[in-house]
Amino acid sequence: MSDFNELIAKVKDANNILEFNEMQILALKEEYCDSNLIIASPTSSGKTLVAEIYLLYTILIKHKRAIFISPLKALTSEHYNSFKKKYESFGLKIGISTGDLDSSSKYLENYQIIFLTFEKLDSLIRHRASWLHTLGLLVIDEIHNIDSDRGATLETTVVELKQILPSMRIIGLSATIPNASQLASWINGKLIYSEYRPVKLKKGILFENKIKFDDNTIEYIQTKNNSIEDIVIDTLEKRKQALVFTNTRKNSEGLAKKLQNITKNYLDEKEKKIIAKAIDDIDYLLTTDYDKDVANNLLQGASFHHAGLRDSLRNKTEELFKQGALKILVSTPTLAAGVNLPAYRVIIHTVHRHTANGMLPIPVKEYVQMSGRAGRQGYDTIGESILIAKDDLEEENLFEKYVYALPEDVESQLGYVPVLRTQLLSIIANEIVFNDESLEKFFNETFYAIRFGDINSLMQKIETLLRELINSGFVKIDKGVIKATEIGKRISELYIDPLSAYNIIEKIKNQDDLTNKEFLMIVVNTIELKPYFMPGKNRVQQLEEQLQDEYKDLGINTNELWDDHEIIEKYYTMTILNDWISEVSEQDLLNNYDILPGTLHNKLYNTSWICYAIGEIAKVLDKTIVHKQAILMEKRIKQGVKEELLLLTELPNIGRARARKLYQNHYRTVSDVKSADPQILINILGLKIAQKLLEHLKVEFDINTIFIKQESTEEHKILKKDESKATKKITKKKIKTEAKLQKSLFEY
DNA sequence: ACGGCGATGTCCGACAGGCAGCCTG
DNA sequence: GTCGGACATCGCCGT
Repeated sequence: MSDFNELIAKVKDANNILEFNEMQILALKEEYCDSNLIIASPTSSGKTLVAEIYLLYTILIKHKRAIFISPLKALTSEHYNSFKKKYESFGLKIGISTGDLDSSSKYLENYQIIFLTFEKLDSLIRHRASWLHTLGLLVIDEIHNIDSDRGATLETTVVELKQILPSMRIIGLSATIPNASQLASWINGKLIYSEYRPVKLKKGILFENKIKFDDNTIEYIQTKNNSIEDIVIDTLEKRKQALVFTNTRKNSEGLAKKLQNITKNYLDEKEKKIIAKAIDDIDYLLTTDYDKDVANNLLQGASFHHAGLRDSLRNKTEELFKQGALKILVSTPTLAAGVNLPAYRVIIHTVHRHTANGMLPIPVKEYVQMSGRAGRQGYDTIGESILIAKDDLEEENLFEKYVYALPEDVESQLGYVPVLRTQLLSIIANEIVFNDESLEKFFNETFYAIRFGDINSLMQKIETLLRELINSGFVKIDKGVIKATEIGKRISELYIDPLSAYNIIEKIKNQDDLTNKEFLMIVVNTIELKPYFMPGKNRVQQLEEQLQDEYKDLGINTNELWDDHEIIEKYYTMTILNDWISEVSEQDLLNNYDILPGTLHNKLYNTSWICYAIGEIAKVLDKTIVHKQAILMEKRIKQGVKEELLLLTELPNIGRARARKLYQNHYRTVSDVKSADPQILINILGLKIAQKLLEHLKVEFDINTIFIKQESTEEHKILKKDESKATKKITKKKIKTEAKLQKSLFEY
């Protein structure tokens, strides 16, 4: 038996399968072991398994390193976990690195296979990770993402890697797109195309009481209310779940609430318990009214999903839907491209979405993407994707425009200037490109070149951008050689847009010291902080007046004040960030600015990253004070605290709220806390947290001597089960500690 | 006849999502 | 394209 066949046998075993499906048979051939491939087939057709086999082949048989990249952090870790679970017994060293998940970057070289996001791979190349040179295979998950606003990043990353490592294999996994063959010719690979689905997908349109499907079958449903409610009742009567796609957050919330009148009658006791337990598990994280509202929605069996939810609730929602306890999930497009969360029925509530050009019909590929979520493998033999029509004209129209329509060709987005600018600096800093000839050579290798035939208009853009980079001081031409300057190299590593970097430098180069608001205005004045928080229209005038009074103190000059059409949004966003580090409560922030927890925390995440970048730029410019300020600001943004609490928030489980409590009780440093009376710490923080904290600080204490303050009364409870024994011990202590206790109670 | 308050009508505004640094368990 | 909040108007009721 050949190595390849032996491997296949092992993999089948690890996956607990006997035979491959028709797509996998097509894609898995020994002769493909050295070629590049594009595998275009529907979601859940088992592409991942094919990729896994070639990954294992590379590692175990070719003894080379392999990388798997995907567009989302969540997808990356999903693939990582599943791979690890299945093949850890093969004796592999498996690593992952995404923006906030890291197997420890320095040691990535110790891994044989590494799971990354697109951008993380790009970033590693920018940092010239030396282990990249032993790379044998790159698997690109969802390669059709080349046609997205992040597509230019992927496109240049691939070309760059191809130039550094001409012998590296590439396998791209794609949706079934019409021009998959162009992707294949781009990577010099073979195209494996298959429409195979393990669960059959029926695409249909609901009008009145009929669902007409693309396979010419018709399904009748009971009509009582409006279409969406009828179809939901029908789904629940069949003991199935539905995933409903809407076009706005508000709509998803409104619809979920409406559908709860139905779902709550279909929840059995067991399901109610599962949901209640799940919520209880994360109860301590549900700090705002909005969180509590989300939790209440979950309890009704129908809920909503969008990026305004905090991570913990998003994850719980997904989990409950997977478990089947949550019957109906109404989602914005998050779930169309995100983790795989299948349901028997996918209901697409509307095909219109608001864009910069007004309300427009969504592209067919998005319809395909959403439809692909229909049908749960292992539970259903078919899945249904359903559009809703108001009249027969619309019905006809939807059939033509969506059900029977081919998705659009995948297009190159390399011409998208902000990303092109960033990537151009990167390839110059990496010395991949150093003169006109190498520039042309590089861009002739792109997917853009295949799509457009020539790169003339692209090269014109590049010329302009190159001049821009030179004027900004990030690139210089030295004896005919294009080179990145020191600062240019650092900007490339920091992974920020050169334009943002330029704005930052302009602001700090003549400044030795910044106020908090000045600093935050610089943060906000970057592309990475977009989209800004938008003030309501009724608020704009007041903000304009405020800004008039304050702009000089914010480091804004009069030109910016008058010419920057986004100045109000920037100012507004800065104000929110400033409130956050001034310890305005999360609830107040959400209320005052009409924002949602998830939105706030995403913005804070970006903010802290940019703070770091500003600090690093300041370092290169020898702006020592600004550098220090940046470090402080980054910490304050992460914690949401005033500077005085930063010593305390170093402690585990001590965030903004607990740190403030400790501070009010005159504990201001770690050593203050360490030398504190355990009893008082418990009074301030509660038993669990205090216990963990004391353990962390390695403070010994006798639990028998501890009183626990009861919620509503002034009574004290003995922790120890064995009361009689404990009571005796405590009576004496009680008198001693009473005084302290009174004092500390008084103080918080 | 007047004023207060809730019900109904009208107008206008707002509208998806998500990656990247570094560090340290 | 459509939902919903803000505001205006209308109508009922009590005084």
